[in-house]
Amino acid sequence: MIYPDELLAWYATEQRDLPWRRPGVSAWQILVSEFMLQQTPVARVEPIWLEWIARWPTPSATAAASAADVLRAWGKLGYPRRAKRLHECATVIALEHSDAVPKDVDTLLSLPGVGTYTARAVACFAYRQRVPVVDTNVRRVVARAVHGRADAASPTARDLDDVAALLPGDSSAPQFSVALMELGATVCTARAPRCGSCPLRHCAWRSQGFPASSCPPRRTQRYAGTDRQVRGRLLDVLRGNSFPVNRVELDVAWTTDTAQRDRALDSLLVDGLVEQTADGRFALCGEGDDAGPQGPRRSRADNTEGDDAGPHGPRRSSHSPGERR
DNA sequence: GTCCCGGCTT
DNA sequence: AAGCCAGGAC
Repeated sequence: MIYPDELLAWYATEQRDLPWRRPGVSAWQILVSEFMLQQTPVARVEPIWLEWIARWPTPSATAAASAADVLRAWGKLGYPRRAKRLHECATVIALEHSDAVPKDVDTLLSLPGVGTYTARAVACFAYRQRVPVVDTNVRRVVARAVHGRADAASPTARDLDDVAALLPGDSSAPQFSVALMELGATVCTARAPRCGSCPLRHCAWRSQGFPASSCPPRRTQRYAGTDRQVRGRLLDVLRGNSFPVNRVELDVAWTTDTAQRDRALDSLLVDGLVEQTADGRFALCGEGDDAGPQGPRRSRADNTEGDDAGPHGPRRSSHSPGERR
């Protein structure tokens, strides 16, 4: 059992001052923070989020930006498909929801890039609804304090029910949820929990003498040398160029394994993060399009700024990925 | 289940 | 060198 009073009292004094928790932050801005925080630590998100919401404070403002500029602003946060989905999400909200982030969990779930966690996080933190918000931190805290296990099993629908049963019945449910996440992030951490600083009077894991994990150790998720790193290198080249670049400029970004490089480039084309111009060069998807993916494209006659290399209808790559491993 | 990112901590 | 992130789509 986790008693709301002790958790809320702890949170009142120990919470981190995170900008998306401050008063006056809009539902859209909270949604942006949740996209960025998917699998990405708070410290890396904070500066990007601050720049982002100052530049594009609303869904329609985000939708009006080009996909390429969105990818540039995303920088090296990682998982750039999130940036594309956020841009798509902004477009859907602007066009189909009158520029207002939906409040209903099921409607939120229908948005691009919004899954079980993010939908409920927005419903709870932006709209103060009493819905269970379950991320990796919450699952770990519940596994320990409630079930006496060192760490959580794979995510299931049961997790939502577990947390729903813990939520206080009154309007403090959102604070309880954010406090649970905060506890997992700063005290009940995965590797070196600081149990001496834990505000919970009762913890099943502690009561049972901190039994070791029964789960097999997770396979290490490497980064160096993976396709993900190669994709990052290629995108880094394109982020630094306002104009389409020649193939050779991408080739020099990764020379240790040319087949892997080709596979990474192909996957970026498939993901819609990169596009090929009619003359065979490469650019960030939506480069030069400042009206969003659904918006009207500028006609050639209107484009007199001289910074556009020409029409670039998206071209699908034709070579096969060449699976291996 | 697999893939997707990157910087930081330990 | 490896673990660790406020997950989602397939």
